[in-house]
Amino acid sequence: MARAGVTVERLTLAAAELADEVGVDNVTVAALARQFGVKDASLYFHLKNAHELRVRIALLALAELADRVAAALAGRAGKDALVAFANAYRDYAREHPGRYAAMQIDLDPETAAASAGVRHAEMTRAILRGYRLSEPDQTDAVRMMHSTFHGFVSLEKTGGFRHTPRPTDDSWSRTLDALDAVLTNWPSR
Amino acid sequence: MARAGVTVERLTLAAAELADEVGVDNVTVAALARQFGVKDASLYFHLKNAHELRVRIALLALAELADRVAAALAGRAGKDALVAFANAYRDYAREHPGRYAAMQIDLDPETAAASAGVRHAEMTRAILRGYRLSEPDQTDAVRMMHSTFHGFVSLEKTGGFRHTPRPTDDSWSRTLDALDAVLTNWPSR
DNA sequence: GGTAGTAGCCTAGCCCTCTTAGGCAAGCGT
DNA sequence: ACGCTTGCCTAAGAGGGCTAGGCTACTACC
Repeated sequence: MARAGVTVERLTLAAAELADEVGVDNVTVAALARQFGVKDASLYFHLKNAHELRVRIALLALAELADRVAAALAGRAGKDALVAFANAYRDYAREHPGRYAAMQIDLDPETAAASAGVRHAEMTRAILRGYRLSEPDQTDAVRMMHSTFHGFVSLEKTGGFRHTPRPTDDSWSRTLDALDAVLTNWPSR
Repeated sequence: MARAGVTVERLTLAAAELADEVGVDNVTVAALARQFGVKDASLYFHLKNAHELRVRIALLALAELADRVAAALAGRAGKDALVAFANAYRDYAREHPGRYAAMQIDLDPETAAASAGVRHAEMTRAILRGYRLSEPDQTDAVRMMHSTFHGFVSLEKTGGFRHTPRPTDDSWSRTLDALDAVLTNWPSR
């Protein structure tokens, strides 16, 4: 019998695609095996367990997003960079809902440290260079930025904004204006 | 045989408690049945399916949180109210991680409309009265506030802030300062 | 070019969860 | 006391997660 040629990389990619289609929670080892024309038990040769699959999706997504953000950030500074970062983030989340959701599972510390998450942190800090903030304000600002982005995207996806008719795109752009304003004029203690 | 006295209310409460202990995803019909000393199939007399269980946890959490926020908001205005709201929100999320996670599943529109979510929206708008914002700025500000709260709490829980040693409490308090500042000085177009 | 050895896949089988269908009995109203 | 409804049961099937153990296709090496 010819071999299916399953590798961890191919599995991860297929899983990510499946996640975007049917949601992370429905990414099952069995479904993946079917896609590869293989029995589910066979995948345990490549995978420790179902959880590892989700972790791998998360790591893939983190890396992909970091690449996008890096590309968007190239040659920009100040508010320009802020907006580019934010839009890259939001666009990725909307194009890849499953991968984005996978990013939200908490990785154990060593996995997280080895992930592209650190690149995100660096890039976020890079943006703040245009706003001349010193520690610990910088850390606080990074956390606020990330919170705003993630919160907005997350609420938008789960329908938290559906109560009001105003287009979310408009609110998004105004939120970025506000974020820029507060970073420019970061309150002192 | 004596009856177990299962009701939807008792089921929901037990499910919510279970969610806080082991996570929403592990709230299973079978586990719940065990807790009540009942066979799992019996619960389908009270529940349509497993999804309804999660929805009920979400609705319970929304109502509980709305109560807390209302109590925290009583007699306060301006930044005082903002901070009280924010802390009530964050405290609830940390005390009840499972319920909070359940709140994030998207309800179908009519269920959402009948939920305590509308009370949240009203209360959030009430806070903004102290900041004299008119539409559509008010909607944008509400969305930004909610995004910041949810984003921060969510990232804090999944360990997104563990990279940096700075205490999250400090960043939280400074984020609220920043939010107050930007609401006070909402940028014009 | 035969032959080890390993990598890749399979079958069998277990446990758990979700859900439906149909049955029996407890406790209510009359 | 007698039904009728309500609350629980057993039985059973469809999936999913995962382990143990076996066979086979390929690789490397003599």
